[in-house]
Amino acid sequence: MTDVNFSLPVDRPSPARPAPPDVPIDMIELLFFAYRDFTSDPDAALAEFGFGRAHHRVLHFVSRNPGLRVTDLLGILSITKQSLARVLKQLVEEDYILQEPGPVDRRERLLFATERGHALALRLMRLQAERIRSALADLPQEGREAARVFLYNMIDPDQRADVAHLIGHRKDQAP
Amino acid sequence: MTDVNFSLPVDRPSPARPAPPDVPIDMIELLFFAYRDFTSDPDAALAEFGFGRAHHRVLHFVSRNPGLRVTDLLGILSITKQSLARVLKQLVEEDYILQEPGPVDRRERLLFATERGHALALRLMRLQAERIRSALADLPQEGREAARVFLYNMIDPDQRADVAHLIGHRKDQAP
DNA sequence: GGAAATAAGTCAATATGACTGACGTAAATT
DNA sequence: AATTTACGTCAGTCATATTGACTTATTTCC
Repeated sequence: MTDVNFSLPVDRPSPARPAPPDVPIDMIELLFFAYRDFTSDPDAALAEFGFGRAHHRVLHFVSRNPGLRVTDLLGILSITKQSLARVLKQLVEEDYILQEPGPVDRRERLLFATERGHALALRLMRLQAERIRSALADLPQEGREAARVFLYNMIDPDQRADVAHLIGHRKDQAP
Repeated sequence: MTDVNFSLPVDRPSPARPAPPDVPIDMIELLFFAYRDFTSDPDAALAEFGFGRAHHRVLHFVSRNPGLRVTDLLGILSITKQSLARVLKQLVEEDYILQEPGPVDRRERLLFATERGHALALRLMRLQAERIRSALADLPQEGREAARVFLYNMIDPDQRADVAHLIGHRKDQAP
């Protein structure tokens, strides 16, 4: 057989399908890749402790908001009580978080990070902070603010006030 | 009983613990909330089809990059072959994706979205596009570019070239 | 004071998305 | 001919999440 290769020129991966011009695909994909790598640093550190991403989120928000209630945490994380239960239990058992009955409403169990808890939370925060710092380094001050406004506006409108309150800004529109 | 309440003023959740001034906690938390809500729209739509977030990611990148190889996809998603297998199999069985042997190297199985596949991918993209559009709406053109640069710089430096190539810009630094 | 609502915990069953390690097959490369 | 590569697959496991039902304590409402 002559076996001459008449197949089309190799151009793999082939060009992306034309997308509707009004769809900001670059931003969709950049958000995916940015978040993928944003979570990779703490994930690696957490593995040492036998913890996962879920533990990180719980520990972070409790550390940042001492006295948080379980219900608040469920709202913040958008997960169910059962999903939280195991993770929280582990963090309490291993002395990263402690629970205290609410001084006013004793049905509540307020959550606090222990010293260990704060220390781990801070370590993880620093990893993420470093990545963010270098990502913002190139940008002028207005650019940094634009990035913050963009992220803030990505949040569901009816959740923005809660988030702003949690983060410490009390504005209706991001700063 | 007199039952007068002498407990401290209710100010729950109590103020956040002071953080080191060099840690951009607002950005860390905003990224979490932004991504949480960014994924919530497609998640809801996918539930109708019995698909999850993993299916979305696979379908999206195949739809955008027809002829993608399995290996490429593993690199993009940062997952293992075994994790991909079940999800990809379902998408092939339900006629959203089809596989073809590579015309040059017949060991390869190139991935293509079917019409159904493109249609679903586009539907999901539009959901995310709408959220992004409104998040960028307030910003001046330089602000939008700043947001893009920020996301791009959040990616691991050694991955940026691949991502830029995939997205369609071939610059070393984000545009 | 009694009923209803709320905060939290718990049990059981299940789904999804990910992992490791080992092995097989076909095709390409050396 | 031997090795490497691309892909698929089997088996087992783990982490994170789900739903639904039920219990307990406590507060609030009438």
